[in-house]
Amino acid sequence: MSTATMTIGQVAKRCGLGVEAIRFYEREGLIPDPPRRTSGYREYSQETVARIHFIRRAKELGFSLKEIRELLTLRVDPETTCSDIKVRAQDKLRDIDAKMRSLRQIKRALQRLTAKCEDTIGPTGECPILEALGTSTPLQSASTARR
Amino acid sequence: MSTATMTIGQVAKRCGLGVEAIRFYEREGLIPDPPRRTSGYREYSQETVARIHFIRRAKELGFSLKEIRELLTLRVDPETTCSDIKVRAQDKLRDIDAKMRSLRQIKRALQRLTAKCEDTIGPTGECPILEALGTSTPLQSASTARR
DNA sequence: ATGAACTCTGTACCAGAGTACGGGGTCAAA
DNA sequence: TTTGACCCCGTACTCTGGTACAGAGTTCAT
Repeated sequence: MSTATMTIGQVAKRCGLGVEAIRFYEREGLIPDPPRRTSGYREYSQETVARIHFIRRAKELGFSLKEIRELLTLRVDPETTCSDIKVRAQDKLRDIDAKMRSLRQIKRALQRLTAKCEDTIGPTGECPILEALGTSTPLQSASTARR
Repeated sequence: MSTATMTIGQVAKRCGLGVEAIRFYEREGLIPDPPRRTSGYREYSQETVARIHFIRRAKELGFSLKEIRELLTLRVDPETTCSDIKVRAQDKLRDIDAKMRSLRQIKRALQRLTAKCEDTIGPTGECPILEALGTSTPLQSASTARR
């Protein structure tokens, strides 16, 4: 692939977003103001495309734009020391582990559901999704806690 | 623990939600209208509490209420056959696997970041989060695809 | 050299998912 | 038996994350 720049529409298609969403992220400071052609058209570098891709993925995982901004600026501020960063990154890691656990739980429930479907015909009985999700782990980390 | 019922406030605290959110889920049909005391107070069974818990978790994972409703009603409609359910559940499983992959990627990036912090002092250089997230996997499943 | 397809700015609007009242009953512990 | 915390309902408001124009300029494939 080329290392060339892309127009906003190309980036949008590539990243599975609308053009306006990308401009929106720019306004919100999630991506840098890109350089412009003389016509005013935005030109996106591969790096920025990667950043946008990242944003979409993280969004799908339930991170808010605010959280995503935090993830993306973990290194940017030259004020913050390395150990600051480390603490924050470890916070995020805990969040992510909690999400993984939840996903694994839901996944197991769904698998049990499909397994049940193997050997019964017609509507299923009790819901194995709920069965698999009693009260269980509190799940409240440093960067999730509020109120 | 008791198998007794709980008031809405207790449920809210237990599940880490606001009282209004729970009433909102009721209006939206994500949870059944609970039985009431003569005073009108709602009484929640353990089963419903589990359901509410599930909703909160799934939300944290980036599922919309609409998707959560789909997850929760995978078995409910006596019209749908078992193989229907199976297909839908497998769709969801694919979504979940995609999410897990993305999470793992972000996690690896964060780990690399903290590792980098071990051996450098002061602000870090290039962002390992972005490094770890080039263009990579498309991630677009049956129940995610739109437009 | 022209027209379809794209991009620009700006403003307005939208849906999803709650939050926040206000005005009133209810519960339970002191 | 009262008082502080809790619950009821309804309506209105908020915040997030975009979408949808409108009117105008650009690109480039034919």
